[in-house]
Amino acid sequence: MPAISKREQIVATALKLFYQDGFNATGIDRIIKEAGVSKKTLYNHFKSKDELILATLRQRDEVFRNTLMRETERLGNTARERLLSIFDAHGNWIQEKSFSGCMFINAAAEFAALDDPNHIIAAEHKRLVRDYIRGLAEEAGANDAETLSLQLNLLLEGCIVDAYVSGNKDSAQLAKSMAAVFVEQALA
Amino acid sequence: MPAISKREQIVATALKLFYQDGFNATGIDRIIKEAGVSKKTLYNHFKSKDELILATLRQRDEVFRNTLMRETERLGNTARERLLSIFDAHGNWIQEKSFSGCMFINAAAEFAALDDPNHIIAAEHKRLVRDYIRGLAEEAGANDAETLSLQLNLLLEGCIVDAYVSGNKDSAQLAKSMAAVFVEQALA
DNA sequence: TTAAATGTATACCGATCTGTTTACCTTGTA
DNA sequence: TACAAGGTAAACAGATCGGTATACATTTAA
Repeated sequence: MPAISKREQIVATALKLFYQDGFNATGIDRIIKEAGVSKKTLYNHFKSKDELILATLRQRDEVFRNTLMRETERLGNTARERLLSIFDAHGNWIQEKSFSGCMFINAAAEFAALDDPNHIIAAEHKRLVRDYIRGLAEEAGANDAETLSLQLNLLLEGCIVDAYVSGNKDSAQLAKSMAAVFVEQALA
Repeated sequence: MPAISKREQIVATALKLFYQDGFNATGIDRIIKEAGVSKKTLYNHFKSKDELILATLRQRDEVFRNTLMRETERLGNTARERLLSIFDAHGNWIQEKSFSGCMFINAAAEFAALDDPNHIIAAEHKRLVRDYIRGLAEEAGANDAETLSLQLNLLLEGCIVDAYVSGNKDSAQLAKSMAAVFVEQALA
């Protein structure tokens, strides 16, 4: 058994290409070429391109949220601090050379129908991120954790889009300073 | 001379289809069929699909910003009120049945490279919207119009994405309540 | 050792893509 | 009336799309 399975190779390559070039713009032939894998192997693991897209989105969700939580907890020591360090984690992400916006916002843009499976996965990802924020808000003792999580979530979305579309790499800083107002308000 | 030129027919149809289904997912054949126009006519007016996309984005920018400014000014009587009524205008837009997110965010997602002409147009559109906000902020006498415009702009982006990806149709209300904090702070 | 599973490489399929060409028709105007 | 501009309809070109089939090689485990 190899250290990295063929399936993982395929998903990793597809993830990179879908993220940087888009889903429709990335063909199967390109994926197998860069993954160093035959077409038959790909279709042995995934019965269609759409299933491969779903698999990459599921993996992205898992890895992204794990990284986000780890970084947020590394950069803040208390729940209250973490409600703000989540913006620092985003700031670091935005600064990365490979940053190409939020893969789930991008997926929602390409798979516009609300009932498209890929759009649904995107919405679920957003919900899970907000659940994490709400958990932090509750832990910090916010008087309205639900509202605070909605507010901070909206600021996160805004800073990601601003960074991606307009290339504003300081948007996370701005969002953090705005978030501080609502955190203080909720924890007064 | 017909009331609506062929060129306008094509752009209007392309706009609708690109917006609701995406750019790569919408083929030329579909556009000419729905526009009721021959392929030769389309390529007589636009030398490539990419030029058609650029033309539709330019038109969308113009129409969107005109509508936004008109609505914002209808819903607010003073510059200060308009810094908030711009969120009401967005709220009404989000409620529309045809709402499919921000066409420029969608374009940036499909044309990921920062130097892609379509991505550049998207960034310019965002800059022009923020210029409008900054103008209102200056008119209202904000002590730091630049910062206030960045803040309100970030809230707008956030509420659009939240409405589109997660289907949260109340996000403009939330964003408006958050914006009020910063407007008050800047106009104290 | 041998057989099954899993891989590669590549040809191929039908559909669809952007874009061109050809032939014909309609319409406004000189 | 005649001509030029701009339109339609449809065949066509060449590339690429997602996906399948074939033939052969390699690995794995009974």
